[in-house]
Amino acid sequence: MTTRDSEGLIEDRARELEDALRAKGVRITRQRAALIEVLSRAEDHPDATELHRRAQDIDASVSLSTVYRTLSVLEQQNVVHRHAFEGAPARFEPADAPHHDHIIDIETGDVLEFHNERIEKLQAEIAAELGYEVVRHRLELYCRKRKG
Amino acid sequence: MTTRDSEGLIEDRARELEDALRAKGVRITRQRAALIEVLSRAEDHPDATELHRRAQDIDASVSLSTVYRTLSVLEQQNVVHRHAFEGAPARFEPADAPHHDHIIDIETGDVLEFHNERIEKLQAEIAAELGYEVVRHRLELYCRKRKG
DNA sequence: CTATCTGCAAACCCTTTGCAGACCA
DNA sequence: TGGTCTGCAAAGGGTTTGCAGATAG
Repeated sequence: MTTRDSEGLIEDRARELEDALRAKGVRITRQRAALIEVLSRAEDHPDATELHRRAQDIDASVSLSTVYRTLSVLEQQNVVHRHAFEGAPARFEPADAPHHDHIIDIETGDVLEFHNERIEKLQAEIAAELGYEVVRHRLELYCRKRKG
Repeated sequence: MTTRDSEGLIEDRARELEDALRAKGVRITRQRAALIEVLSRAEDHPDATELHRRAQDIDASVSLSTVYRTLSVLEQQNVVHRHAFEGAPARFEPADAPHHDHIIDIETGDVLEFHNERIEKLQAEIAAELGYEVVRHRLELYCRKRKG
């Protein structure tokens, strides 16, 4: 796949997202389009300030408040997920990736993703035993790279 | 066991803690003693404001800043654990309980504890596969009570 | 057209900090 | 007594909000 193709795919995804949102009655403003574009491109877990910075490269008028407000809207629409890792501003990622948990490198701040079905099941079982159902969970492994 | 006995045990625990801290060079002031007393009695997961309220019942001079400062000291000394649950001020608990994770009732804010050895092991395995070792982790199940 | 969205600046909330005085060891 | 600890008030940092003007549909 060429770069040109993947650019095209990202833009397609952004357009689809916009249409889906419009269909739900969410207005797509220049600022929101810029943020959606940025989120569609994001392969990491940027915080609001970083998203703001990136969005401004597309449309310099985007303000930080609008980034926050739009992120709230997108979160409600289940388009992005918000992660509040320890002692750091919240970080965001597109919600279209399959469910996963996070490993945070405590030395670099890098974030890796993983998924383990057995852990998911065990969580549900544990909650059920106590008379609860899991609505959402948070599993974060704060790790250090192994020497070797 | 009578109430009088358990009161006695709690006070003993508080005294032991104070002595251990003094041995490590930590000064035990009136305010710190009050907070240690409160923590020794706590069977829940209070936040700083609530700890402040309770400490003031023992010694009205305790300020919120001192509560925060002392909590930091106690956390460094591994005497309390700090938990930053989603969208809420940090909550604290004595560190003498065995390791456990938390279930948070999203309707009431209640916090339950659980421990599952299999999950612990799986976490370590997952991290190891990616070349990491787990320094600490955070597993929180945000739950709703089951109907029935 | 008009309800919704925006930028700006100010407010918010929890937490931390600088300072001058208090107090533990 | 000396170094630490305290209360107070003010600042910090991320996030939210009130407002008057701009704009999507």
